[in-house]
Amino acid sequence: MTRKEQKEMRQKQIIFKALELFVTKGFSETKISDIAEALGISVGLLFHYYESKEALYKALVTMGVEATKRPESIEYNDPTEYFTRFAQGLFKAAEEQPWVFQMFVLMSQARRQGIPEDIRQLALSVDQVKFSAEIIKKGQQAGSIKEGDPTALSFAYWCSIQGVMEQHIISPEMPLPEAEWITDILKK
Amino acid sequence: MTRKEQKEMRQKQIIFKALELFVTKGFSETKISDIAEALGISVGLLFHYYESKEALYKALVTMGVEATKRPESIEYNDPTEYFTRFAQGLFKAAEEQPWVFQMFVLMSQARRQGIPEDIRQLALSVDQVKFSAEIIKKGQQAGSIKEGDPTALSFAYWCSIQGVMEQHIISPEMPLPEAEWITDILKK
DNA sequence: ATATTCACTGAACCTGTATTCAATATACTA
DNA sequence: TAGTATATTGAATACAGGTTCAGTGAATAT
Repeated sequence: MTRKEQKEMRQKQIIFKALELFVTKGFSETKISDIAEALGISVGLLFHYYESKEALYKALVTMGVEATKRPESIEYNDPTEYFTRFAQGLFKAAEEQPWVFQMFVLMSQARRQGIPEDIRQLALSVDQVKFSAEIIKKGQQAGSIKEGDPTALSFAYWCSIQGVMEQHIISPEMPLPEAEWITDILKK
Repeated sequence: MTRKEQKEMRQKQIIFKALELFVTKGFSETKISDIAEALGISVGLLFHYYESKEALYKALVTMGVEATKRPESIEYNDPTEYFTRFAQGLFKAAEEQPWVFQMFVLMSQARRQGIPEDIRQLALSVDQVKFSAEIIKKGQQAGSIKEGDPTALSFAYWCSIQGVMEQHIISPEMPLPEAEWITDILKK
């Protein structure tokens, strides 16, 4: 294995383990030494790759922003289908590639008070509520989505998604909901 | 003002301010001095009332457990009505008595990894999902609630409630959903 | 083959923040 | 009114955990 590959691998190892721990235990509750220990490396090495704990966090949030920039253009006929498809994809990922939804939870965490302002702003730059509100408007015109403030509806939907993912991290043994149930928040 | 009253008042002052800060900024991110400062009292005084930061947290969780023990027996004809009423009450409290839903969020936080085990167990002892699942079963028999694993349905409902409250703390300017929308997760 | 770079370690260092404590002011009690 | 208990303060202390760094050995380059 070339040195470059080695390096990339380590960086990934570190960042994904950090994601896992930040999300399950919280940022402050996760010690740098926890991450190092979980990976079987020294604390010093971690600082060789990331200059600080905060930098590591920022790298994660940046990764999260990037990941949501290229939306995997979901195919749909009716707007309600879009929301169901999206939730389905997410819930499936929850089992196969935990990082997808861990990232979701991280992004939400990063939007709170007490987070360094630059990182917070970064996380805040991703605004799914606004984006979905547009799709909801279409659904209302088409008659498949209930009446009401599109932003409020969108917010309700996203809160539910967020809630499901956070609780799933706390209690992974709980059965995940059907994607359709969440969509029913919006359906007429 | 008698000394006893004085004491009780201070304790309440402290604990409610702590609740507010723990919930908005997070436990570790909240300094004892933040709480003291917000109240205009000295750090030392805070320790006069609560022996440690952890004890303060535990007192809050205990308060949360107590509060949920006496469920304000909600009146309802159909089970779906129960869930709507509940959410309505909660969302209304969000504006009038912030502590009600701050407590909700705190209890959820307290169930995570990284929290001292005894406190965590305390928080875990409140299990709304199980309780609601029973009501959901009745609704399914009555035909007003959709088919599916009652526990999964109950979980979905609670995740949404939880999600709404957490996001409302992050973005208080967002319009709160209608209680009925959330109930639609369950409705047939 | 030698020099250079770089992954890696563990212990020392430093800072922030919880906690302690001696001192003071104020309220109760007799 | 004297004496005791309690509320309150701010500065000193302790320590956890993030960060630095000098040193080692293996990979890479020349």
